[in-house]
Amino acid sequence: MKAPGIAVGLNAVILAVTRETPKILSLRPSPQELDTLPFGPLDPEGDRTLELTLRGWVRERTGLDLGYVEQLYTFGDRDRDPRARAGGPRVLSVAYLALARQAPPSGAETAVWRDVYQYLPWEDWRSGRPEIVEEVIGPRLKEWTEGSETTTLRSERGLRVEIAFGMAGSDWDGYRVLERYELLYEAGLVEESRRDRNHAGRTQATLDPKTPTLPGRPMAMDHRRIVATALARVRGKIRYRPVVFELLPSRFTLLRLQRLVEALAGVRLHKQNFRRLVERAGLVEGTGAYEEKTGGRPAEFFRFRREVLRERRTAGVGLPTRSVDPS
Amino acid sequence: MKAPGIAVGLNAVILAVTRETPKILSLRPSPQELDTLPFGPLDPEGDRTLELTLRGWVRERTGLDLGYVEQLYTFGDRDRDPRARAGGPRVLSVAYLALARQAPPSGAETAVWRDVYQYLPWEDWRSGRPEIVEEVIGPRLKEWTEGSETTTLRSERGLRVEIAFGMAGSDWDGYRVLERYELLYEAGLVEESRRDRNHAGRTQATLDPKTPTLPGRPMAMDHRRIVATALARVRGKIRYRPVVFELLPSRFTLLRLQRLVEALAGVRLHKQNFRRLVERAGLVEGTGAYEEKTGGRPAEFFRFRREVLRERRTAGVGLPTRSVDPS
DNA sequence: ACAGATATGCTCATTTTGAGTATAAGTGAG
DNA sequence: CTCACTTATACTCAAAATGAGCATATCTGT
Repeated sequence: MKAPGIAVGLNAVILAVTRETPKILSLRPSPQELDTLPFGPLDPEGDRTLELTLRGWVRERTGLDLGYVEQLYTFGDRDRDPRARAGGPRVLSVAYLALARQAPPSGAETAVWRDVYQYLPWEDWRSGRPEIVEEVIGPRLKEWTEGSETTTLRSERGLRVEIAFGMAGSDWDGYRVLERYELLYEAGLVEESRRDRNHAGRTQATLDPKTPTLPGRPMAMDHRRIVATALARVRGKIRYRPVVFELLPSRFTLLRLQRLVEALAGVRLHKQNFRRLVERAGLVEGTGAYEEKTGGRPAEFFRFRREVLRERRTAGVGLPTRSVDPS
Repeated sequence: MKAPGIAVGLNAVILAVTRETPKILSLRPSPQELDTLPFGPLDPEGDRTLELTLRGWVRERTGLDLGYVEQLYTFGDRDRDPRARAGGPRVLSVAYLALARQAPPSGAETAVWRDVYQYLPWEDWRSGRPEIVEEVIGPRLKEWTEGSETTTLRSERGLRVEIAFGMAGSDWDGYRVLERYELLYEAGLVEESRRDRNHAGRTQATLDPKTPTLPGRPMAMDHRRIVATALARVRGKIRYRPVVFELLPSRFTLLRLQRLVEALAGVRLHKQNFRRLVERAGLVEGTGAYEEKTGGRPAEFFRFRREVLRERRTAGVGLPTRSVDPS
């Protein structure tokens, strides 16, 4: 029997934000199939570096010229792909995060820009704690915790739930996106985990197949996990590196900048303090120009101050501890 | 001609800290050869997950039971390995960071624990700005910058040097470990870059082969780059997650904790403020026990307060902006 | 008992946050 | 043209966090 070998694929989470909505580029080969992330194989002989390869086929297939690109994570579990042929090669995916300045018409007709929060609805706290957390996730995770076989397991699960979702007194931490997804997956609350369990003869006794899964659009393979990883990374990164500006045009109003940060962080911010923060940190500088037609006082256009990189060691929008101001 | 295929290897940067020195486990097959990181192949059929595989062979070969493990980065450039056979498979390395509580006698006789700063001497600022930065790196990078072919390139290089090494007024940022290494590599100041350039017919006109490279022990392939990545990750992570405690025994004095953080961050801290920070953050709690024989007043033993995870969203030792107190 | 070494406690000025209030400068309806 | 409404921007103020020291406690060794 011949060794099936290894294949390496590259996945991209391409993120763009239009006004208030963070979007990623998804492929949907046909209405019957699940969304997937853009994916391309690595040619071991031809392609010189992983990143260049990724940029190349994204340009080819979607017409997008990626700006900022960073490696996210490499997913290599043997049973990642429930549909993989038994004798086929093992597939490793190296996932990348890319930031795009706008979301153009999406090249291929199977490619669509989709709101990230369609996939992870429980991550958007901009209008306060989402109902789904209170009403569905909370109780279901409680069931799951209490259905533990041992007391050790039970208290371990309890702690994880509490930390990840800020259940008891503990507060909600925006960066724990992946922890939350993995918890929901383990508890069998997302479609992917049902699907994976029905494969390879694995069954799960504690799981009641009749309880519906959570709202939130599923994806093929482990792609939703990859999206969660990407969101976690972005949320973490904006605090200490000025990556947000990769998602904005060169001139923007402070409100637009704020809405962008809010869209990514999934949280509302206090306007006056945000302005103060961003100005005092030297992240932006005013151009003399003003935006017309705001429906109120005109807003000044600002630009990113590149010099800030030289001056401050940590140049991000340092999100406040508490979220605020539902204005 | 048959396709050479892809092989995947796993690399581990295993970090332990003995009192004041951060150490990693290196392999040195023979005195003539360069140090390498512990490395093991992935069996595409047998191994279920990458992380378990890594833990497995580390246990096998070094007897170490790894505690905390996290994926670092995947290195996949085609020409990573200058010694690779022309027709051989393309090798991807998935690098992991592991934290070990102590540094036991190092199992195999080819395995040695080595001070991280032997590899990256310019990263240790605990006794102030290292001479090597002032006297060697500074001038050499200046030469390199000024030797640029175009003005654009020149100012680009200038900016990068300034930011990475805190050259002009800008201050030194502990987390930019990788940026610094890559800069030195590009400028031809580390042995690895000389070696790589002499391969595959690549030559580099601007490089004077007579200028000696910097002090700092070289490694095989791109392993030193991996070490730099690991150090950068640890330095970043200790700020917001309580990973330091993975490197300590269950009971420790505050000074020991401080020395550990200093060893990793490469910077001295103000003792009283460090204590205040760590106590007020609820990271530790006193056991009633005291350390004897300190040569002064006995120090209380503390333990990590696990509950902190539940309470605070960001539970790290939040390094101060300025370093201080050469006590 | 005293010098020397650590550990630990406390103070104080400064800076950074969180949360508001106040004012400026547009728009559209009547 | 004035008024209600909107959005932008400026300031204020208390609370918390941070950077730097000084002071005191408790050991060891002479």
